[in-house]
Amino acid sequence: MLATVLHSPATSFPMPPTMIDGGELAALDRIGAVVALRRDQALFREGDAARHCFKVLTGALRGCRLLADGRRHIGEFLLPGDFIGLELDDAYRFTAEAVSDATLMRYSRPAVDRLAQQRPRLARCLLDRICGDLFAAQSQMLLLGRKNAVERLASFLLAMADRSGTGDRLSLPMTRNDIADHLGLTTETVSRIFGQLKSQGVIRMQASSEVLLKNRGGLETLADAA
Amino acid sequence: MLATVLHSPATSFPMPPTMIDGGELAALDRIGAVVALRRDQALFREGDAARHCFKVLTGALRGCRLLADGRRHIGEFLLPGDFIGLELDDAYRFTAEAVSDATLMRYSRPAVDRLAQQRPRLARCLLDRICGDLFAAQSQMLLLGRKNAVERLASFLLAMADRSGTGDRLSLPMTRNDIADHLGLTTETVSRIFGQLKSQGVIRMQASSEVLLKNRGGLETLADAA
DNA sequence: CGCGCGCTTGACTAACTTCAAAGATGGTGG
DNA sequence: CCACCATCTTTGAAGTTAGTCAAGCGCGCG
Repeated sequence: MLATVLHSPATSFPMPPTMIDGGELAALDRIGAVVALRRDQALFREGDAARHCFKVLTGALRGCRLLADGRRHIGEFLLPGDFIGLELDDAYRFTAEAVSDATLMRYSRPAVDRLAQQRPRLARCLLDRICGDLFAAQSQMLLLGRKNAVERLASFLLAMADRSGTGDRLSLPMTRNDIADHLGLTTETVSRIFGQLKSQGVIRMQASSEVLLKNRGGLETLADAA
Repeated sequence: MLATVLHSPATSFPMPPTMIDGGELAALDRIGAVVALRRDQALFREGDAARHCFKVLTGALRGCRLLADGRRHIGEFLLPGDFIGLELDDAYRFTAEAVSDATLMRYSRPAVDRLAQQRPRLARCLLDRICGDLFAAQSQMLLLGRKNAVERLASFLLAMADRSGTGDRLSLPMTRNDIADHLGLTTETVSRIFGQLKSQGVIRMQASSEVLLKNRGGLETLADAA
């Protein structure tokens, strides 16, 4: 899919996605259908034939992979505006499940291919999304390979705050266990580090899913600013 | 850039095992120049302006990122046939250094863009490489987030064997420390697990860089077959 | 031959996990 | 509207894996 995706404008440096998203991605919506999921429902499972890709409209999903004995890793959380499955092979390579009730736009892959062929700027836009996913994965590898528990949670909170675009106020629709499976920790450790950050005064929480960043600079230091 | 630019050859070097591109990539070589690196020399550093992308011809490189206090993570080892920097932003997002003496083909990005526009099948081929990198990164996240030391090393050895395409015989040009930084472990732990695998009889070693897989099925079980 | 670097091995430590249980939270039905 | 129950979160204590520190080994190269 996206066979023409490398057809880029003469200036090859990609622009920030937000600058060109609006018009180009709107064209996609005309070939999409809306899908609704309830909490914990699977959108697709690893290994399923990959006939569609998706864009999150509301809610949140998790992309997970399992080991044979049931250990789970969540590669990414998918929030409104995120695409799922652009990089498709012929099969989905992870399982996507709803973290909360969610709605998505569903696109057939051949239709996206055709549209991308007609619109090089759209193709470029989608390629940028894939490259963004790759960059995020590289950063997550650094986190998982070399950061301690405090650094992991601090990095996670900062990344979530940046993505939700609601300043220093941020809601976490996923459970502590989901967060643990994303950060390579356990529920208990995640909970303890939340407590630690609270008592240090860098965050405050109304509920277990509502976080306020009281000291972003402090968090950035804890995250190691890498 | 520290690398030496050599003459541009008419044809390609010893090709990698994966010739599945059906000659599309050969077209690239006509717009490339050969670059040679010596062991530990940097091809580029994180943050450098990204004017080129590369293909490894001989030798091996590591793609690394650092934390502020010097902790290092190697996101990937780059072997003959691998591309580096296709997913370019305007700056390199990791540092690439030679693990051993190496030669690469260097391509200017605008030239690659132009060629990809003329050749959709080449564009597709390059996109597939990027998607392959993304899949590898997702697998590595699972490894770093949820596998123990034995599973990590077993997975690594199997992946390296698959990539080098030399059956069960495999050479590791990188140091134990490089392997540790790739697997989120320490030199000592990597060394201990090598010893363990040797005494279990699943591998044999002539030298510390020459590994023979004596029992691939056993290794796959140890790696968790995920 | 000897030096330097990388690899190995051992003893001890620290960070995180595991196991266990108590404390919130929120959704449901009476 | 409240009570109940399942689920999620928090907290505590003990256990385990891998890390740290330290020393010795071995190979390759000048």
